[in-house]
Amino acid sequence: MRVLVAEDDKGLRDVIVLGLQDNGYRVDAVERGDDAIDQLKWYEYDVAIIDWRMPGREGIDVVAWARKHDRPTALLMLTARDTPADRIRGLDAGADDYLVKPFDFGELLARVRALQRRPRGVDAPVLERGRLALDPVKRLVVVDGRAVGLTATEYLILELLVRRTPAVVDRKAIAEHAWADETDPLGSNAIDVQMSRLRAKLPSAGFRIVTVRGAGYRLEEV
Amino acid sequence: MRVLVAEDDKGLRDVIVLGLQDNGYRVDAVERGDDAIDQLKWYEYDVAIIDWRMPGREGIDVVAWARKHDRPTALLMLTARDTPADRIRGLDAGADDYLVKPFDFGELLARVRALQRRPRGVDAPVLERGRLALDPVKRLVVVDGRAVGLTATEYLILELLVRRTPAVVDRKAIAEHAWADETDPLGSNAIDVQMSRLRAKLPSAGFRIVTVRGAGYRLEEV
DNA sequence: AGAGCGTCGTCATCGAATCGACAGGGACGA
DNA sequence: TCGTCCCTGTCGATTCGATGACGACGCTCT
Repeated sequence: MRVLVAEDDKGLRDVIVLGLQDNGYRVDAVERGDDAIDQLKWYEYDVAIIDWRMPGREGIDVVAWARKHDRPTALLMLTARDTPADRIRGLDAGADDYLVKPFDFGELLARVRALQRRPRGVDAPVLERGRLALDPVKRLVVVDGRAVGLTATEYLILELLVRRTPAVVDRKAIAEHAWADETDPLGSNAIDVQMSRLRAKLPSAGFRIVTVRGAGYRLEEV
Repeated sequence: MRVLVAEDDKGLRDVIVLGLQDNGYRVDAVERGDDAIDQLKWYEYDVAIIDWRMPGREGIDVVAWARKHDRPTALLMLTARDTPADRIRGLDAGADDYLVKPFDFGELLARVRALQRRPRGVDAPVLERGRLALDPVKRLVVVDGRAVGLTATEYLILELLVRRTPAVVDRKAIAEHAWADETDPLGSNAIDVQMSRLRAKLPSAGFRIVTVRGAGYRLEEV
């Protein structure tokens, strides 16, 4: 199973490469976007892990190139920043999934496995935590088989929390993720209110939204 | 039951072949359009699954060839892009049904079953949801045995919703599917109006068109 | 060609869902 | 114990979607 890693931060790149190799993957790594395109041009990878910001070519250019040329590789983007606009651009360009930094390596492994298991683009990755299942493509949240009606904002926040579990997500990250106008809700209690509403709608979903005072929020399995 | 798979993307081809074999089909696979024609020339398949874009010959050429030579094989096209023009070209060439990538494998299975169930040329409705039957080839909608008169635009939108059930279909997808000029109706409320008309024409068809505020629309069985 | 019909986009209006502001109270840490 | 941070109920503004009316356009039939 061949994986291409395109990431310019040497530390992170090494972690990913070594971790994947430990798990039996055959891994190539590049640190520039144009090098990534070259590799994709000449070799068939099953999965490519592509950083958003890179010298040479942006990650999104790499994704767009791969899609345009109909490469058979599943594309997983790594994004450091995370605004709705960015996310939409990434998925529109043809990424199959994305991970927001910082991420848990186990999570990366799980998504790589999910990507290699399915034909490109065919089945959306479903996020699961506890008794909750969250389908980003169907935009559907299900607890114990029953759909839960979330508003757009609630959904975005929950998705972020689930994707980052078990890390603490700070208010700034939440604001950037769920609001296009990145900083507006920081001065207000809009985030608090949304959290309250989320907790009310997901009373016993197999996890809790835990407040980490002064730092942010975190999802915790019960 | 013999099936021919013509698909150049190795990953997708393998998934389809293995999946069909798991379900008891005898499967042959090729990766080029001209090879597909050769196979169809010498063997009788019940169903052929044919990718639109392939090296050698385009999928549409394969379909046209099979029709011209009166092969007894039901033809299912796989199309990546999805504009009204493409779709019409495919069906005009003689495909019996089509699937838009990305698709769910269960959906593929269902359509293969539907195709093998009917003798070629005798058109049976292929899409069914609740008490609604929808025939993509004849562009006909039937509820409880009674035909419902839908306009072209209404039909296209309903078809998309049915095919994607139970996923949420966003306005952009609807616009691209039902309007050749992909972005025009996004700034207007044309989509809302069409939805309203659809709902009015299909009052108790065994499903509801559910609005997912801020995300799109979704078909829900009653 | 012209009448008649059907289709579809636009507009205006209405209703409802959503979301942030606010405020009072509670929890936590120093 | 005090100050700060957080929780949550209520309320109103705003946005978003639904729907009826209208008119432009294209087709068909005569």
